[in-house]
Amino acid sequence: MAEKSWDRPAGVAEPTSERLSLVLRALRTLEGQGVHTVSSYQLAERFGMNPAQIRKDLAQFGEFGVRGVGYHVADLKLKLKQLMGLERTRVVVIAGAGNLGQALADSRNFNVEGFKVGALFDVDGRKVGGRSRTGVPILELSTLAQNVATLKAEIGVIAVPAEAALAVARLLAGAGVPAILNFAPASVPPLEGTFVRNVDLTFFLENLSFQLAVRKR
Amino acid sequence: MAEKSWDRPAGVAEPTSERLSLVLRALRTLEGQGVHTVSSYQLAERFGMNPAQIRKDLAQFGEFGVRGVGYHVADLKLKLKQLMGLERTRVVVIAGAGNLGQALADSRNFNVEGFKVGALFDVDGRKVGGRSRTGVPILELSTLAQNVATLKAEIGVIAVPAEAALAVARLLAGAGVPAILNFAPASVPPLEGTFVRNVDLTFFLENLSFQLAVRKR
DNA sequence: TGCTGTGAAACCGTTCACAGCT
DNA sequence: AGCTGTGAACGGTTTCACAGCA
Repeated sequence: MAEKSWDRPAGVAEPTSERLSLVLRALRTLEGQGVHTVSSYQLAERFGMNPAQIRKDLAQFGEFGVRGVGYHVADLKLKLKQLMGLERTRVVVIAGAGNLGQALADSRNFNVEGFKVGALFDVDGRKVGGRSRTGVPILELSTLAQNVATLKAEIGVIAVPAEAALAVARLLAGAGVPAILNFAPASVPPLEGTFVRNVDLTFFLENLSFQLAVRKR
Repeated sequence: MAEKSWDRPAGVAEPTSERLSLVLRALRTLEGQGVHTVSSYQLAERFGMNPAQIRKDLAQFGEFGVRGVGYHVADLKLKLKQLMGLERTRVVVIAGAGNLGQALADSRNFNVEGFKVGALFDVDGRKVGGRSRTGVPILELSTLAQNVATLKAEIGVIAVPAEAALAVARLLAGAGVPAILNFAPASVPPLEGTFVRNVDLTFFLENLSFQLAVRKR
């Protein structure tokens, strides 16, 4: 998994947020298939989860279902999108235009309903002024604060080497970016007024190795 | 967090594995600084965690500490590496030589003690035969099984589009790869004899959006 | 009847507190 | 005295089981 941030800010429980993302994705598929109604049992089966869990997750935020029937797909989808703040598009900026930064900027994972990658930032003069393959502009890191303001960026992604991660995180926080996704193998603590999520790729590999090692006894 | 696999195979608790990775990383630093001994209190402080938690994590696997003293750095580091299966190098293969696949292959996150990226696989004839920037060969996807065998690959990474993810996972499982890390935005269930870990990048963005939306009320 | 919403029970991971070793 | 290892308490999440509504 991903590494939790040091001091979990109160809000939505992580597992809940994870499941609701999954549910939303399923609802999009179902809507595309012309399905109008779905039960917690059907959703749960899809993910190998418990139906009650899905109902509890949803019930925290209101009564979205109809007893005896289930959930109305279009209705629930809309409610979930509002709930998760996906009813409008948030601008993402990526610090670090190396392989990973550019791959993320161009990735279908990041160019998805609700998000738009506004810019990449780097200190390398040879990259600055250029664009990623899909056309995201690469700007000078020192102009981050002003560009965050003009782009109204709300999410900052850190894709720089570990040594630079903390400084870049401070830069993002200072620029007023409220949410940070850190891919550098260095734990970034939650800075003043920010929600930080550390995603350590090395950790995933180590975890797999651990599972292999432990399962082998 | 990262998405859990559907049916969590018994083994090590996720949070434990996460913390032990962190501890191992700290031990490497400490050893480099010539520190010989460290207590659970010192480790815990470093990560903002509870000392008892670290002791419990370690105690599950043996008695590694010395009462009244703490843990011997070099000793614990060695034990942890053995425990986590990092005492030898595991070969990683990456399916999908797109931006993300190549970025991962060349990333410092993936070229770390205990792991070696053996090959990338793709169906695109223009890529096959080439190499990534750091020299990882790009091979034809149809030759995956034989190459997994010759490379003795133990970890498979999926970096292909969502539609192809499940088929590629089956290919990896069929080739005898026991651990799979899936970066495609599609949940891959644990196939026969494999441990699957889904890491959904879209989910991280949605989670951040969710946190922003919920915190705003 | 069928499925939601929810109190109660079970479960699991975390934290506390202390006995025991050095 | 200092710190580990661990039983017991705690807290939060998951699962169960059922009342209530369509």
